[in-house]
Amino acid sequence: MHELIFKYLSSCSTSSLTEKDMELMRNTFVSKKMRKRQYFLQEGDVCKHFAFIVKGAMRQYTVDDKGIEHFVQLSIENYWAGDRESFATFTPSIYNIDAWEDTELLLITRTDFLNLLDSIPGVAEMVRKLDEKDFIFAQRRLKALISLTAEKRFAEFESSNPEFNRRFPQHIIASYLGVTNVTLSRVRKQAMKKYSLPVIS
Amino acid sequence: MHELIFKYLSSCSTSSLTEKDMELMRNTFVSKKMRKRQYFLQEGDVCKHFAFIVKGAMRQYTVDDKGIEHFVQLSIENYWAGDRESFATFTPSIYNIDAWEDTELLLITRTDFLNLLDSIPGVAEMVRKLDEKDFIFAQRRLKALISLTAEKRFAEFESSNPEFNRRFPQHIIASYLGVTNVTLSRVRKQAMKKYSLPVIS
DNA sequence: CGCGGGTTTGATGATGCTCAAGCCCGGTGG
DNA sequence: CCACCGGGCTTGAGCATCATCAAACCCGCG
Repeated sequence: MHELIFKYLSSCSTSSLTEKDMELMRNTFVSKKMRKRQYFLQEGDVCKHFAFIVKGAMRQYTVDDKGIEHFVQLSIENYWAGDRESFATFTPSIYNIDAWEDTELLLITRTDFLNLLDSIPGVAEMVRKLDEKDFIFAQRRLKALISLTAEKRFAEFESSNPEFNRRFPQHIIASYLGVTNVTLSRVRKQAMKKYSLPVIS
Repeated sequence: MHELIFKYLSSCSTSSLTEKDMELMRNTFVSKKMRKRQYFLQEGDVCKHFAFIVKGAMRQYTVDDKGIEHFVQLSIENYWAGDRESFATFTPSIYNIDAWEDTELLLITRTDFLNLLDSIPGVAEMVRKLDEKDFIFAQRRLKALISLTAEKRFAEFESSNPEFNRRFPQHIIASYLGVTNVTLSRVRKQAMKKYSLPVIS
């Protein structure tokens, strides 16, 4: 169960984990299974745990006054799920997070997370790199949202996130890209016509 | 010159700086003055330095095929400027960064930055917290872009970033919010009418 | 005074949204 | 086996929002 997170850690840090480190991590990360559609976090609750995804897929979203869901974050195995804002500040979350597939998680609390940062150098390094990557990713997405049309945003998404594109249905991708499912449908049709390359299903 | 960054550091870290730390920082952060409109980074160049803003204001943007500027990041004193993607990966930047006011910076190179992270605990802590804050901020902005209308985005921006709103002209704010200056002008007019509260200038 | 940068306003058009209907397909139960 | 159902995708018609283009205005500054 914990093997994948060890592998993940060693893949993104230079210093390797000692047996003691692994023991510590086995004791702090609690495993949890979630069924498809099961809530991990609901709007108004404080995000007490952050989750490493061992297997499956999760979605993070808000619901607006019209009841429409807007997906701010999608994640699959070897990524993380949780609301960082609520997790860091202990304030009620404005997001919902649920499983989109049957999912296996490894949970950690805020205090355990902070302890781990101090006690395992590899973890600190991983977190720093992860934060860097996440910020760069968010910045790219922001740039796309303020400067590109729906069509170009989708093209970019498709080419740089093929896995997400495969794992999540179109209406979720659409929302993630800031358009409706109807618009994305038309956009894809246009794109297909233009390059006469049917999208691989 | 370096005093402000010491103050900044101590404001966001628990461990305090030793005299030796400060000496080290004085030697690694190089100060630089920039005139309004002077480039700090141009598209295609690698971002060799990250900059702490002691005084002034900077803007980071892309220029699309039609020659329109899209502002992805605005920053003022006590914030940072630089393209993290290029800085971290040594790849050519897709952004331009320039000074919007006469500005004083403290520059640091990537290797010096990584060294500092290892040698001063307060710096590591600051970076971690900064990354957390930046990510949360980016996430909020993403959420606003995919789920709110131009009017609501502006209202949110105005209330949570009054300083930016004061320091940057409207057409820059507009671009930052993902709309044209023309649209923002109309949106503000509507908002004024609605609340019969003239925006403080 | 005239210039440049920024903002406002109007007219027009494109892009993307809403609503509604129909289709496709996999799963369930008679 | 087939009928039905639900979720997801597509398509069309009409509409709202926002972009574009162009003109005018405002104001600080040389």
